[in-house]
Amino acid sequence: MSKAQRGGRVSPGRGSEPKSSDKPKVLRKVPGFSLQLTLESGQVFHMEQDGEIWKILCGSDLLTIRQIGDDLEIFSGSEAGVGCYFALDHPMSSIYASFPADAYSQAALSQCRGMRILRQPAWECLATFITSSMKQVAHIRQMSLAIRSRFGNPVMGSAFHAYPEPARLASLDEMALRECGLGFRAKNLLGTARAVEAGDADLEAWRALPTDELREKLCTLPGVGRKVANCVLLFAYGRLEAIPVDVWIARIATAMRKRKSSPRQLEEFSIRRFGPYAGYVQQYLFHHARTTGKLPGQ
DNA sequence: TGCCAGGCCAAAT
DNA sequence: ATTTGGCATGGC
Repeated sequence: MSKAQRGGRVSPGRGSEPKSSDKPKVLRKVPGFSLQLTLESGQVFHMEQDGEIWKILCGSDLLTIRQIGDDLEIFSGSEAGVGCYFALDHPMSSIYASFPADAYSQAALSQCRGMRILRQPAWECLATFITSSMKQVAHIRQMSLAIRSRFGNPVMGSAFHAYPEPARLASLDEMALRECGLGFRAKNLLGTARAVEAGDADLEAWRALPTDELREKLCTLPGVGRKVANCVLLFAYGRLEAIPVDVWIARIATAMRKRKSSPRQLEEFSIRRFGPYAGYVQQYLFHHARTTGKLPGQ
């Protein structure tokens, strides 16, 4: 059984009820959706689990939710906000039909069915993935929580802190960020925060750009190369064709292609192989490989 | 101890 | 155009 299926990595509890709000405000049918898989797939790092209840901040909106079978119970956050953040409108049957037919991709689909590509606010997604380079998921979480708790605005009625606005981070010095465990990443996050604050990087205006141009814009920011840019394209801008090639995807694509390749060659290979929803395929393969340790042909 | 982690960047080929 | 080495930190 995988870690995702066992669950409870974050503060394991047993069947506890929501404290501040006894009844869900909204109950929505979500057949074919998996809240746990989605939140544990390495797209976000600041979620918290209390028994069956999950809490996640989207910007300064606290989403408190529980999934019981096909029912999604919403304790805080609007139904529209939850539906948008968890991308409940994505055409999953088309996406699944587009998956490659090989055994490995189908095994990933079988394991991860129900996982969604989130729609994250652009700034917090960009900032978080700038800190992700050469870091394991658990440590990205640590850094994210440290930055939030030290510099982010508290969210009323919770112990959460929103991700600090660009202006807030731009006002800090590099040492303050290094004290959050960022190491050499501190300078990059600071530089990007200052570029956004100065208006040199308008993350919202950039939404209108086609994917290739948007990627080029993102790559002008310090600490943002092709991989991080693709993460932001996929997780924040909804560009479902974007493929972040990290060490896991590189291993998988290399095993599929069966020859030594540069990261760029692996991305080109994956674009051809994974199809129109390549970002979805990539995320399922990533989670499958990371939790089972298996690669194609093993 | 040594190795690796959802990489980026500038310098050297 | 492509490859290489340095960069901080923490977990196993």
